[in-house]
Amino acid sequence: MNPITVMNEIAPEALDLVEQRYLILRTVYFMAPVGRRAIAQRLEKSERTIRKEVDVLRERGFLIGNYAGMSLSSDGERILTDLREYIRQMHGLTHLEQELKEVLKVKKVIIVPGDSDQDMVVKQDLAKATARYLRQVLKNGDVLAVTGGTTLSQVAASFPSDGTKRDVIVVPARGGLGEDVTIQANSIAAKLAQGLGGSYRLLHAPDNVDSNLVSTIVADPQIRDVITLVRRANVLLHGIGTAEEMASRRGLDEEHVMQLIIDGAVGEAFGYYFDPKGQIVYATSSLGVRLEDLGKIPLIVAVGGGKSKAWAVLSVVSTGYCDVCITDEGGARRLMSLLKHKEEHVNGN
Amino acid sequence: MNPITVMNEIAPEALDLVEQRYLILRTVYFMAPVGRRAIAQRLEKSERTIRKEVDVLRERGFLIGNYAGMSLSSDGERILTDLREYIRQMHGLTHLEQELKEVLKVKKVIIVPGDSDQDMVVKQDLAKATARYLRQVLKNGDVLAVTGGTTLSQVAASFPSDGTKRDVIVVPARGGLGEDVTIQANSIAAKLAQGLGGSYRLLHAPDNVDSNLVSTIVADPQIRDVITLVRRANVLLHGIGTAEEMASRRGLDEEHVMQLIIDGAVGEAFGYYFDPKGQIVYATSSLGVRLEDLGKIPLIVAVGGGKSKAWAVLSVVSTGYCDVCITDEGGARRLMSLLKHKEEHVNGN
DNA sequence: TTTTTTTGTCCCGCGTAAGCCAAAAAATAA
DNA sequence: TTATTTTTTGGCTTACGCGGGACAAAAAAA
Repeated sequence: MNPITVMNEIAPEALDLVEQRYLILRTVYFMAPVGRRAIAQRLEKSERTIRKEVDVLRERGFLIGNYAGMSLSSDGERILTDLREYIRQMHGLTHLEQELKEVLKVKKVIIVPGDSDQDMVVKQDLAKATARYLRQVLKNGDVLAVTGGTTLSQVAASFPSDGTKRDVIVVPARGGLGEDVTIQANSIAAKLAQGLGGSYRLLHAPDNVDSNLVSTIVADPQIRDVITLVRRANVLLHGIGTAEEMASRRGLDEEHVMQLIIDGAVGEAFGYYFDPKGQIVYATSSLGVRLEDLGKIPLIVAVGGGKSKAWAVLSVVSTGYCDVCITDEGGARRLMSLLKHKEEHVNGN
Repeated sequence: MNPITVMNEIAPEALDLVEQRYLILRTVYFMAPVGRRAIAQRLEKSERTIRKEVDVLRERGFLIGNYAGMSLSSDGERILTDLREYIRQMHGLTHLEQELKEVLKVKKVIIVPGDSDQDMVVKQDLAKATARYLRQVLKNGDVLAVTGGTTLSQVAASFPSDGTKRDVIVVPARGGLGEDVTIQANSIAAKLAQGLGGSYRLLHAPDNVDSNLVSTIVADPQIRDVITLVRRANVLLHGIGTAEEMASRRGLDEEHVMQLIIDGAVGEAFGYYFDPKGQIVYATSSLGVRLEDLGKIPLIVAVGGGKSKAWAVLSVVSTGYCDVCITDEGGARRLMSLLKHKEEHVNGN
């Protein structure tokens, strides 16, 4: 594995330091002769911080300076050339994360290298990154709602139980769907709870409930309790699916699937089908998390990777309900190019 | 250039952090299940420091732990494997520096990668490293004495004048020697002073002075002043030469050179010839720094690189007067193997 | 049951980063 | 040429953060 990738995993703050010094060198290179104040303004750091860094860079002989301002030494120019390459390497994705974060207007974007479509290992990486983020962000007392799906199933599987107990309750955000038990929201909730060292509750009901059956099911006190808990969840973790795939998994016949596509549905999340602008095209009725609940959830995390899911990710994130988006490089780059073209299209009109 | 080498130049402290975490992971790997206290003892760090690092490593999912102690997660094992390689890379020389420092009983050893014998660029690197060290260590009020030689001449040449003024006086440690003006101690002192932003004084006298001429020369008040200053120097920077080369440069005839070699001389520094144990074999009389002055100098820096000079470096350092030794990888590795064999020899007796 | 080891918490003190200000030098204008 | 302005650098003081040590609680081992 790449040394920079390794360092990014084991000590990202070390790379931050390298990057900071790189930025200073680059600024000096372009603005020489320049003083601390000008650098500080340009990099939006305090003058004192810049001073500290400048002092060590000067000590090492990369910067030379007099009262007219400082500039790069030949050593400084050489190391700047070397650094450029490594920063680009380590920043390929970090930078993409930043860009997407801004353009998608979400709180955070996490991108793992690779493409899930091409390499199944990337999907594991995606799951691992999600697990890592989850562990960072979950606090005692949290109620975590999770959906089903292959991606989320891998998140649960890749969750190393670190032995610590957490006061977290994991609940399925939706009911049961399809035949495969390992990708059921219930199974995932249970496994995730185990990995987190928390507890879980199960929702024993089908995902798509006929409206006149609702009252009958809710009559069951155990089910009602779980539903109450689900609607109180303060963290929602859900996968992102393509509309087509999810529709057929839900057992819709070809005709209905066709109609969905014609209506513009490209993405699916927790039972709702969205078009590229984030508008709802179709909704399956459910006992779990509903659209009107989303506004009350402080943290919604969406996971989905692969070039093929770029449209789906775009549609789901465009709803405005997504806080954190976790995807892979393939999906992210495709997504970015979709956005670029969209923008051009808009400008063209 | 290697990313690790670049980082080592631009932010060595970042690599220290990586190494610290690597050491912790390795310790856990071998001692699992293990607690903070045991790790702290093993690594000779405070328990608090270990705890801080352990917390972030656990946060990142590399360590998992319960009350029985902690162990590596699968992620942790993977990253440990990756890290091993990079640590080995970055530590090849750093570790060698440490080893040599201990075995040679000096305050500091600096090794640049490569071999001056094979690649002349390495000699420039050696000079640059020396210049960098010098700039770090010199304080206002210091008097720096320098010898001549090709290596020191390159140090002076590679000294980027960083514009800052320093209250430092540079003096030649010895008189003039040979014909080439650029490698004279006088020239080097002048150029070095320019680079340091300090002042310099010249010693207008030959290196090898006939004893009955001394009084005549010292009668010159200007020369006497400089000599006084030289004897007051608190930093001495000198090159290391092989006995043979230096003897012929001093214009000794073949017979005398042969005699020197027969007497066991392998290294030369500031006019003195040493055998491998650091004993003086021959001394040229000089007006500048004498052996009896060395004890009074708080910082003596010796520079010499290349496999061919390993014996010379060994002899000069063995005098016990050397505080800092700057050499290259070729010289250092050869030196280390010489020391290994020497030890075996002693053990064999 | 006792001992040993683990983890987590609390408080203290040092170190260092940050902000502020003054002096000095260069650029600019008169 | 001289004066003013705009930079620059360097020093001083403060305060926040982080490491250090001790301690209690809890769990595993003996």
